[in-house]
Amino acid sequence: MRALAVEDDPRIAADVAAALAGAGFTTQTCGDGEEAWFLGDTEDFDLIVLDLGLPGMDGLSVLKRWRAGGCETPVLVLTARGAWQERVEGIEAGADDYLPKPFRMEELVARARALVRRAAGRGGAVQEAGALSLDTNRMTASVRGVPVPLTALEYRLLAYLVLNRDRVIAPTELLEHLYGDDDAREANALEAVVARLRRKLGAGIIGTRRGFGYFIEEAGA
Amino acid sequence: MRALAVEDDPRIAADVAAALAGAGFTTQTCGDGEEAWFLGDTEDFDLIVLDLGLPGMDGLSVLKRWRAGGCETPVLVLTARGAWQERVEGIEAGADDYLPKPFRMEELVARARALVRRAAGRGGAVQEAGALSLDTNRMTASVRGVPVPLTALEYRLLAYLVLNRDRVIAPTELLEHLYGDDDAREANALEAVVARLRRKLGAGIIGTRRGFGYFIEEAGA
DNA sequence: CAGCCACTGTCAGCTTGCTGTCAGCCACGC
DNA sequence: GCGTGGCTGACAGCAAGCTGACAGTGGCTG
Repeated sequence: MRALAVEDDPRIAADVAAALAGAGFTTQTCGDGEEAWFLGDTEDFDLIVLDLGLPGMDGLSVLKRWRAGGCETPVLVLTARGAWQERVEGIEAGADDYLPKPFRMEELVARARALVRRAAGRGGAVQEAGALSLDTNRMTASVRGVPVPLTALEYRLLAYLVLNRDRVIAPTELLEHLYGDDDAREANALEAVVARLRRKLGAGIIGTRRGFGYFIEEAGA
Repeated sequence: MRALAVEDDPRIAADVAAALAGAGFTTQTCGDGEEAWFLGDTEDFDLIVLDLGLPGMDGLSVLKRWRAGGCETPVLVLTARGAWQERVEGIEAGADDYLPKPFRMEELVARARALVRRAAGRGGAVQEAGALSLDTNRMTASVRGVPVPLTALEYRLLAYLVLNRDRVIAPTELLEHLYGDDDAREANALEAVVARLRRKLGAGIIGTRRGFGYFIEEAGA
């Protein structure tokens, strides 16, 4: 597994490289936008971790050029704390996930793993998980063939759970994914969304592990 | 710590073995590709130092076969000076680090240590320890293949023991890990958690050394 | 611009089951 | 045999999570 870490702060770059190495990646670091573009375009990485604030060339531009050039490597974008707009722009430019700084290394590794796994196995637009199927193009869900209308927020939550269906997602991670950590919602907001989702989807789809978080139930259909 | 040095020049092989011995490794040497493949596949080393220029079977082929066979031992590749291509090929074949010849022995030892340290910390998603296996994604444990439901606290305790399976953990350290040292629980709280864990996991998983602390039993199943 | 409607955060009260405490027991080590 | 450190079963307190109601907000329509 080869990873590229694009990050201008050498200390953070080293930390990221070390963490990824621990997860089995051979990591190359790069602190300059132009060089990053070149590397991502010519070499074959399994994952790219991209900081948006860069000298040489802006991270967003680099990302857009990669995508324009047909590069499909999963990209995990690091955004500054509270830069909500950066996150949206990042997704629109083709990022696969984002992580607000500061972050814990375990978090980075977990997301990196998820991205690689996702890229490897399931490229398909429609994701199946037990009785649930999710059409990521139409942004719709259906249970046992019956379509279920979802709101934007509900869909984003469900999609995140499905894409990371092989692990338990902590409420904090979900909150951070749905809203920025800058924008502090009460934890209860999440519970409310989950409750509404459960009511729509029926039982046996979203499970809870007390003290850990939420997950998609696959086994007991 | 066991190391395997694959090197056809007997003088260099002896030097490498001596240097590694100084770093605490028990080193076995081997000058032939076929034999190296067999050894790496059947024995359990903590580190392999591999010279690419070999009689019998090419070093790269040996490495690829190891990786294809599921061997995850960290491999440090020795490449000829300036052979840039060899380095790339080596990494792609699954090498964890490379060292261009000629090198200073201190350099070799430093890299060897780093590799081993990295490998030790590398968290595959599932950790095995004797009859116990721990899925760090799903936050679940299973004993001899039978899944065991754990609460958050039980899981955290067990995970800490498994990650530090090579030593005995003092109760104070565990208390500090589970709760903050600011938050003072009675020592008995820990014993209660251990008791509950033992009941769920069965005997022979968590051991006690009176006066020292707890540890994961690996040998006696 | 006003009115409507769907969406979503907040709140209060409730349920559930985790977890610390306690008292008594066991067993190891001297 | 005795003392101490560790183990265990019972139990109550408490916090995590669930739910139904409600209100604020923003977008859409007439």
